[in-house]
Amino acid sequence: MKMATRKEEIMEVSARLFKEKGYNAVSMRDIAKAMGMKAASLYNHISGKQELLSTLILQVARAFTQGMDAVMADAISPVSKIEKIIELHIEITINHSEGLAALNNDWMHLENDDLADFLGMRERYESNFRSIIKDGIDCGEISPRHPEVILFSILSTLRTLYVWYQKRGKLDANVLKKDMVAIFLQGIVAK
Amino acid sequence: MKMATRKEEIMEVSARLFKEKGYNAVSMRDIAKAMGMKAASLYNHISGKQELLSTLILQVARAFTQGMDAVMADAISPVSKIEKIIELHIEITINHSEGLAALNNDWMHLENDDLADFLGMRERYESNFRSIIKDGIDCGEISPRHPEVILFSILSTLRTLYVWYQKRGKLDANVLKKDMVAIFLQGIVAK
DNA sequence: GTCTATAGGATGATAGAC
DNA sequence: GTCTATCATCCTATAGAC
Repeated sequence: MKMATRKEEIMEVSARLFKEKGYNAVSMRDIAKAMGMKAASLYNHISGKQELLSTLILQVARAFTQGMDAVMADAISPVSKIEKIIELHIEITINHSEGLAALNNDWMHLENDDLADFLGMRERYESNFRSIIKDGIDCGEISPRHPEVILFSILSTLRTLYVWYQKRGKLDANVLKKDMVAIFLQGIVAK
Repeated sequence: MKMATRKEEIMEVSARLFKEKGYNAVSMRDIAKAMGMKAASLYNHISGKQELLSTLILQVARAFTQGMDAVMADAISPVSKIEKIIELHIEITINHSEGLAALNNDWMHLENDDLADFLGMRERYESNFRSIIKDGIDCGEISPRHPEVILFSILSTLRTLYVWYQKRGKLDANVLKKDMVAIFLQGIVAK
């Protein structure tokens, strides 16, 4: 039985609206209306619209950072690490679907320290991923192609998983993971 | 020597601003300032902000539709068609980079017929792509994995190419195409 | 904790002078 | 074709009653 605080309710409602229309197209009145209250009342629970955005985004960004740290600490092969990263993205997509939209589309509307924190975490995440791919190429486990193209291909798919996951939805997470790992590792051409 | 009309200049400037901050975060005053003029003067060249968005998006959407029609009309194998589609996306990314951002991020702010036109074209595009993948699986050319996962993996990478292309930039289009085709067709694992 | 009222400023768009 | 001036509306946020 989930006992959501009023603040958590507001966060969930805003996350859903931000995902549908984007941060700037959603007004405090829109959020209040969806909550069945007046805009002014929102300010009893939150400091302002910015807090909604930064809480949402930084929460997800921290989940990615922690997940990646765990992968990096694991003493497994580069390809196994990539499998773990795919798992991580699927798990976050399932658990933080709404916040992911804000992270992907509205991060540039973060302000000051929040923006800097986000950019730092993203930078570190990509840099870790890149080094895994390079290690894989160096040890002969991964084909010697442009590492940046490999990084981009996998990451852009994983990042937009949330758009598609609930549209097509209801696909078992294990099936999804299995097929996605297969596509990136073995490719789509029948052998 | 390009002889851009004033209207085309406005379109280019807005496209750039929309890409950086999103449609709703860019005001007519922002566009005017970037053009070195006053907001009111913009209305001598365009009917309003919506026209900027719909012109940008529908232009790119039509380029995709025509490209896909050409691929479908071609009597080649499913895998060759996928290669052609990758080429198409790279070409459009290079030539319509700014409009692509609007198409990806701000299509939901289109209104009435423009929104319906866009959704119709997107629907048809995905449906054509899906049938190519299914044909490939049926004739044994493509591995028998969930077609939706294959479609999504390739399409989400191609769709966000524009973000990454100019950030990392300056990668030769032919090298990019070769590596991307290789990754999707053969996968990244060394054989 | 929610409301009404409102401040203070930004927004898209128009009217009319030059 | 560009300007200044302005309208009507929307926005985030606050003050204070209940």
